[in-house]
Amino acid sequence: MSLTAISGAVRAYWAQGGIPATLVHGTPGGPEFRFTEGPPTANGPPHLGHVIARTLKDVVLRYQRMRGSRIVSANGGWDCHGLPVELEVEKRLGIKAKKEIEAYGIAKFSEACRANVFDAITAWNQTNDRLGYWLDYEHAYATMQAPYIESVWWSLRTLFDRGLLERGFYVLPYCPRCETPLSSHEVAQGYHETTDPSVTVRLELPASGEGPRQFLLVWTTTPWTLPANLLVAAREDLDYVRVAQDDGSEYLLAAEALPRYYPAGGRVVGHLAGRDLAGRNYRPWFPVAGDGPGRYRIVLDPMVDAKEGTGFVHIAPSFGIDDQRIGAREGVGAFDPLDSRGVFTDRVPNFAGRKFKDADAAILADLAERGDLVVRSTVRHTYPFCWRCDQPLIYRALDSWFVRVSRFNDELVLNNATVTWWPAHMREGRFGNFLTEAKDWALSRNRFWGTPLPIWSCPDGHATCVGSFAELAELTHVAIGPLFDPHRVTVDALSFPCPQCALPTKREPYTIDAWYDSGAAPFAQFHYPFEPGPFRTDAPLDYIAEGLDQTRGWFYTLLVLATLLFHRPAYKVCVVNGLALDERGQKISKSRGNAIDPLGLLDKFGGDAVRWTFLTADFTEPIRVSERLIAQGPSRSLITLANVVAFYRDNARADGLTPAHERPEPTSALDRWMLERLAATREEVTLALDAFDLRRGALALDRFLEEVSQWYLRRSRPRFWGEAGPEARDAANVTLSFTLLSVARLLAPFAPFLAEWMHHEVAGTGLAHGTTSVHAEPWPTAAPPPKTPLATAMAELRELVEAGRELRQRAQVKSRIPLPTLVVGAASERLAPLGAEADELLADELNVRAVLRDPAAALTDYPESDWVRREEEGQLVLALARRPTPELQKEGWVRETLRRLQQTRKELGLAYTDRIRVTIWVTGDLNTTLEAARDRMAHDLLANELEILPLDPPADASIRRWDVDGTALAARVDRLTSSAAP
RNA sequence: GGGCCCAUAGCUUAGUUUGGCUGGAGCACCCGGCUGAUAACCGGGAGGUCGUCGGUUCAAAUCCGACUGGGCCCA
Repeated sequence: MSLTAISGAVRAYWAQGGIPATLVHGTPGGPEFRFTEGPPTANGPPHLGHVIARTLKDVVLRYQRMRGSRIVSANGGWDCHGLPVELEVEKRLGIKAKKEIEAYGIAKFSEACRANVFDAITAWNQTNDRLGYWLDYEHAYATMQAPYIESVWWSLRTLFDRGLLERGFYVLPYCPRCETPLSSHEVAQGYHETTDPSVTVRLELPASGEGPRQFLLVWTTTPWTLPANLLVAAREDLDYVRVAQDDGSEYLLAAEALPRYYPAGGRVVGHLAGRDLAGRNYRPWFPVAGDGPGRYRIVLDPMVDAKEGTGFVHIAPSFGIDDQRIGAREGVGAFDPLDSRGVFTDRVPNFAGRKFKDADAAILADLAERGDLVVRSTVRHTYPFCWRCDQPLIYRALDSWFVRVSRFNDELVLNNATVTWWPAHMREGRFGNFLTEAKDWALSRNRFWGTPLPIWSCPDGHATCVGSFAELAELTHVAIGPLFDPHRVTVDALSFPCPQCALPTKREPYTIDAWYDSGAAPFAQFHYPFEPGPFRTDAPLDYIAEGLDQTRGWFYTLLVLATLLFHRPAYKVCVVNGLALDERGQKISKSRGNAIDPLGLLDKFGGDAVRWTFLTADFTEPIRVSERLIAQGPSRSLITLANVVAFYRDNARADGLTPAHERPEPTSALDRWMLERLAATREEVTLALDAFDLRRGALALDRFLEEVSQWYLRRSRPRFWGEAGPEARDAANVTLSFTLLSVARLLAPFAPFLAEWMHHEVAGTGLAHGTTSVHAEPWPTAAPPPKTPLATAMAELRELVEAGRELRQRAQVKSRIPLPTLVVGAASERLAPLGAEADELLADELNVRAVLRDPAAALTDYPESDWVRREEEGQLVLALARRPTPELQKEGWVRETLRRLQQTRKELGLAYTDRIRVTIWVTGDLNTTLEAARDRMAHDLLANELEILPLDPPADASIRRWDVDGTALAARVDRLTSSAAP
């Protein structure tokens, strides 16, 4: 049975019985377990990172369902708005600029966006299905639905009423092609290496009196911002020097920068501090901004340093966060010479019509001509580009609407302190750092497809924030029915008299950052507060899980909205997975061509194998993924388990034995040991899952499966064949069946397909319609058995077996040749809890006729001439008789011969029911020995005819030849009957 | 430039919090075993400068520092 086949059969069983639908929400009336699906944008297929996060979510949800919880909510969710969707649609329509969208028509464009959102939904459904990620997808929320948007409006209105939603003029990353500001999250995706100019230009300080001409040196990598210059910043306590030039003038720069500009030292003619320069005016390069109060002068700011540049910083308040801050502080206003597409307007006559970056060369040429260009070079650095259209971004002061997050830094940090992060360092590390410096949230987007900002303003600047559809209807006197679509196409046309001054209002022409939509999911998916529902303002989510990339995304927006709206944390536990990398540890990206299709992996290996691979890996770190790693990876233990179940089915179920659903009370040490280990594993997995330590749970099961297969089942096989009598067979049956039924439940959250299959296979029902799913079973909670020392004793015994095999190897006696005696020395007492069974296990495993306990054994009692020994600290641990007796040697020969012939059967491709004719050519002692064992050999080999000839074999290619302890052995095997299926 | 994280066998990794006996395991490899799990199963072997250097200590994979390499985030 392959895992792939199992998961296929189980999916069919689930689908046929409608099982996910009946179980997905958990137990009605059970304790609430609060969860929210982080909504993906379904305009592309899911990638591997999604699959990892979905695995982590599903394990916890399945566990909670088995614990009797009610999942609030287990609904799927989709993120429908925002630039990713718009750009996808632009591409599809062959549109390249905002103006073209307007020409195309916002209505038609919006429809196209709406249609595009679920284009990839088939791929998502398939992936969820193959992965076994159960959610209620029928009732998935979608951020573009009218009730959802109304909830978002309610929250915006709440913030607005508290003065937390305000208009502002702030510097934002702006894409000139998309003609909109971007969120910091979007910017983070677009940094890459680029070459930019790196120039130093001079600025003349008008002469005061008779002194030489003086120039400040200023460094920049954005020459196109120089026409927007209004100030130069220096630092109060920084040491500046005056350097004499050959033409008699002086250049001013920071002392620290001197070696970079004057490797030979320069002629320093004086020192001065930044504070000495404060307030001095300079002559701007391009006086295009016009005069304004306080412009073109030197100001002081602590952010200035001379690690790069000259210690004088060119300030263009329209183009930079510090620039804007300093400009506002100094009251010089701002000057933005670009239009919305980033093109210089005719306010800058020399460069009008050029796109911002394209003007660099012309500006530098102009400066060079006047002698103001001191150093011209280039620099390679990382610079932000638009993550969708790959145009360089501008940090640009813009009018926009802000959520005043920065007032809540302390509360954000406080709320975050209550979160259990996985990995734990997220709290103080990446996420915590980010929170302490959380900035105001630029919410507005100059785009089309998003939640419209529900703010209408009048010419006098009075802003009215609308918090519900009913309120909008009341204000506008327009009837709003159930089919109302609250998108731009509809609401842009609505207007009403300003409640304060009665002037006509117009909606602020913005949509909001789509990250706000998803951050609102915990309440907006329930249409809170407009409809009764399970959302509670005082209850954070119990659990969420997403990828590390959500640090600045969903993890952040959830926390911000929960803090600002409800003054509480957003979630109690947050599990974060690392990036998926390719086999060589390279980042996966389309441009590298190393993308891995998750659906392909799931179809090839089955959902369990993929899940198990992620769950047993350290998923908090970047995870390498490839077909090879999954094929060879830890999921092998699941395959082994499937084989154990198949063995049980074929050897116990098929023979009419019935499984034990209650914990049996077997007497044999091996059985009791198995049940003890099962109970311990159940405890460990339960504790791990209660602590959201998914990996520890998976690894505990992994270890346990090894013991079931490699020790318990191996040791129990003869009992299943009835070789130890019916009672022993029954004991093995109840122990193994109870263990496997328990394992099915313990494994259900981790590997839902295999668990389902084995649950039915062991119970004997098969995946028949109408049977109970393992996922409807309660989590095993029986009290642990009394602490007994069986586990340690058995571990000790297994070590002795390994030691014994090593002794055999040293004695050069193969396992199949019986040896007369094994002496157990110092270890005897540690085996005591296992009773006499210990000796049986040792004798059988090591193929010895007798086990002798001799705890007080001295080394001299077992001389090395006759014994191969293992000793520890001068004490005898094990002694194994070196040589077989002649009788045992002969028995070994028979087994040796049998093995060769069985190997031959296998090599000939015979079924194990095929009858054969065997001819053996052998002479001497071996002949006599085999002759004596003829009947047994014929029986074991299923040989109808067995001929042993005391001759040399004829020359015949079909005859096989071996050497058995120095004697030549040859044989031919012929099939007598075909292996007809019974 | 700043922050967070990671580094143990060819690969996946346990052990690191609380320093202590020869650093465990699985896959792959080599040798061997196996007719009722065979696209399996069992045993053994080989394979490790615990990234590098330095420090603390009687003792460091483990604690501290620096560096190198990798990942992510910020500027």
